[in-house]
Amino acid sequence: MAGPAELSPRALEIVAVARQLLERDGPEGVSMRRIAAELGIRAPSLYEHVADKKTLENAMVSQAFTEQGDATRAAAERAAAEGADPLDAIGNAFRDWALGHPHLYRLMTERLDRDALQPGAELYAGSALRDAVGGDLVRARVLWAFAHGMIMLELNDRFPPGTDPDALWAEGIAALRSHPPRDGGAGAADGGGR
Amino acid sequence: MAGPAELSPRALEIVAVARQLLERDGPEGVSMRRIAAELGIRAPSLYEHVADKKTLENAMVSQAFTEQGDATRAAAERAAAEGADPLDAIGNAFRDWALGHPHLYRLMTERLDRDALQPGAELYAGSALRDAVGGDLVRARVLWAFAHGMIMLELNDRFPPGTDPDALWAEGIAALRSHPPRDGGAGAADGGGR
DNA sequence: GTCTATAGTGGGATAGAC
DNA sequence: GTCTATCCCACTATAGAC
Repeated sequence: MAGPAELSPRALEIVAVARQLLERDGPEGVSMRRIAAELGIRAPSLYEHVADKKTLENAMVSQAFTEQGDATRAAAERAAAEGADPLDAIGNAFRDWALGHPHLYRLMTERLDRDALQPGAELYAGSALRDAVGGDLVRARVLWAFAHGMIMLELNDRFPPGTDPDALWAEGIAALRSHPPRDGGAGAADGGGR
Repeated sequence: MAGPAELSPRALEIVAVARQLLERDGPEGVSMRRIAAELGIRAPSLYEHVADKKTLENAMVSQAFTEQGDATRAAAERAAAEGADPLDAIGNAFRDWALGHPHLYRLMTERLDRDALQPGAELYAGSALRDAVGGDLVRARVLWAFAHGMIMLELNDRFPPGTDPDALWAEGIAALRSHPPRDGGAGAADGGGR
């Protein structure tokens, strides 16, 4: 429970500006003063529309999960329509979204306040992947971990020069999707989400 | 080039205190004032021994890489002596070290200033893994990505309640270590490191 | 709905005395 | 090697006027 409060139209403008600043200048670049400046007003005026800075972050993260879900689900449908492989399409869409929104991806990964999210957003983000593996949550999560690790190493520039991340990605996905002894069906011990 | 300047014994004490604060209170808990307080002195006195705060961070990260290298190499030797599997031992040692030093692991992963590191530290950290896969850099990096992803998801509490990370870890490592068509030998396109 | 003024907190770092 | 005093910065957030 404890979902987020509804946001007014003006508040949504503020969130949009915060996102622009985040993606342009990184997390240090997002301050109430700067957001206000970008809107042509002063920082205190923001508090008429938004309770505090945390509210802004939570709104950005909720949007991010929703967009991830949209991107991956659309990719899966496209693949299905073309007779292509859905899992590859989902993986590529996930990676492309992440690499296209580096700071937002980091934010949603590191500063997650579950109770303040738009309810269901996190679940929705992973739904395409779970469907593609037929509800095998172990396989879904192992793939997720690999994808997340690859993306973080890429975003943080950890691979040595000359590395070909595309090749690593293809190799890892291929290995993890086909590894044998999975008993199918909705996996063993696990509860909810992603 | 551009290695770090040598650190005096007193400077090393300062780094040690910074590490304690980092692990105890997280990155926000590390300020020059607090480090000094912990040492019973005032913040300005620190600058007699250390150029600035960045120097401290770089020293912590260099230590972290070295300790990771030590831990994984020791695990590999132990495994070899016992006839156990070196790759599993290296993986477990890597994961244990990371989960045992959460904030330091995040720091070394996210704020890496290569030129300011102790030369060779990053390379050393990955040496046990590279040896264990016989120099197959593709396999080494795919395993690394999976391990890193798992660890970050664990540290950031991203798995849903009821998830068994140990099982996911075992599954992923097993799949990635044995995936077929690898041509052995020192891998294709890649240059240096890790 | 926006303003000015301001409180309150924290930070990194330097100058100069001892 | 450590001190005091201080500068300068930046931030979140509130009070009260318009």
